[in-house]
Amino acid sequence: MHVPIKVDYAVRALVDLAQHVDSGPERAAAVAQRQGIPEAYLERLLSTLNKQGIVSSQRGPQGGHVLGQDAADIDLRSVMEALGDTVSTVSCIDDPGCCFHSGACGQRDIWRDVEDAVNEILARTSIADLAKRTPVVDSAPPPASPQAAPVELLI
Amino acid sequence: MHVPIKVDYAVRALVDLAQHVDSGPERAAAVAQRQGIPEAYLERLLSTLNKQGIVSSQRGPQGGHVLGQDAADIDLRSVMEALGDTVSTVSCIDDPGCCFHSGACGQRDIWRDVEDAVNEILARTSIADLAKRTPVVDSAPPPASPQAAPVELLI
DNA sequence: GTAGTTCTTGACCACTTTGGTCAAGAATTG
DNA sequence: CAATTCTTGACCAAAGTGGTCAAGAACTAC
Repeated sequence: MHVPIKVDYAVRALVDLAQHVDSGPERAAAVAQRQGIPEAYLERLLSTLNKQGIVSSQRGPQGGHVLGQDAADIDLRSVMEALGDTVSTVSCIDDPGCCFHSGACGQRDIWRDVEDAVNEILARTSIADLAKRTPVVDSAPPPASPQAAPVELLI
Repeated sequence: MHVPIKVDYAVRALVDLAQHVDSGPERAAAVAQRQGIPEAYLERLLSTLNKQGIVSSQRGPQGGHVLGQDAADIDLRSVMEALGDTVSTVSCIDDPGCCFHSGACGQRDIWRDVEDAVNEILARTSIADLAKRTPVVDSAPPPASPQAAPVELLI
């Protein structure tokens, strides 16, 4: 039960954009360098977020990405959803027939509780909140020697 | 962010064992049939749980599996842990150096909150709780025609 | 001891997901 | 037109997940 690095990348990129709202569109390459995210991969993520309206992208010189909504209106739950990491789809919860214990399965309630708790926390946390308490980074330091294991969030 | 079916299987098996404490060791085959879990796969899971002390297994005729602890003392968190689905390992949380924002990364707190919330819910739910409110099943019904998609819990 | 039963375990396997790259192409600016 | 920047489809390697199989170890009963 882990949060894919993809989500971490997206959130870090959004926080970066939030911290640079004043300086016009930010190029994916710049964000990637500052946040230490593989450039090509970040481009895909930003493109996905663009299609979901979370960022707004523009091509060409002076192009780049800006937040598509106020940073305070972008919560982590919608970021996860935008990335296809469904936060609220539990087949056993939405489809009472999927499990042969049907309506009487004692476990469903637990998984629903867990889901609700996670959703609640993610929904009340906005990119603005994170941007406020995250120090602005100018450029990513060179990767540490032992190449710290890729940030993998396990829950 | 989803709960692997493995965990669902294990919990269902443990609940099954809890509901049959009075009738001696239960064979893996019987549990598998009642709960609709692939037999060979369940055997592995039970073997793992045995090594972790959550179930106690015995070979030979009249052998089988019984709970290794009181059902009330087995909580879902330890079940997940026993299966290697670490509930509490977040590299970014345990290892402050993994993320180059080091001590000041605004996101860590969120993931830790999420983790804590999940752990709290899982830790307060015991197999006994689930056994109490889960109807005893005598044998799994034949798989429904459209073969309901395998129970996949997405969070 | 032997036969039958039941768990144990290592070796595999198919499939999906995840993280990631690359190149061609479309849009935009100057 | 040329340079820039995002977009997208095609690919790819590695890991994880769910699952099977067979050989073997342990145990009971006769």
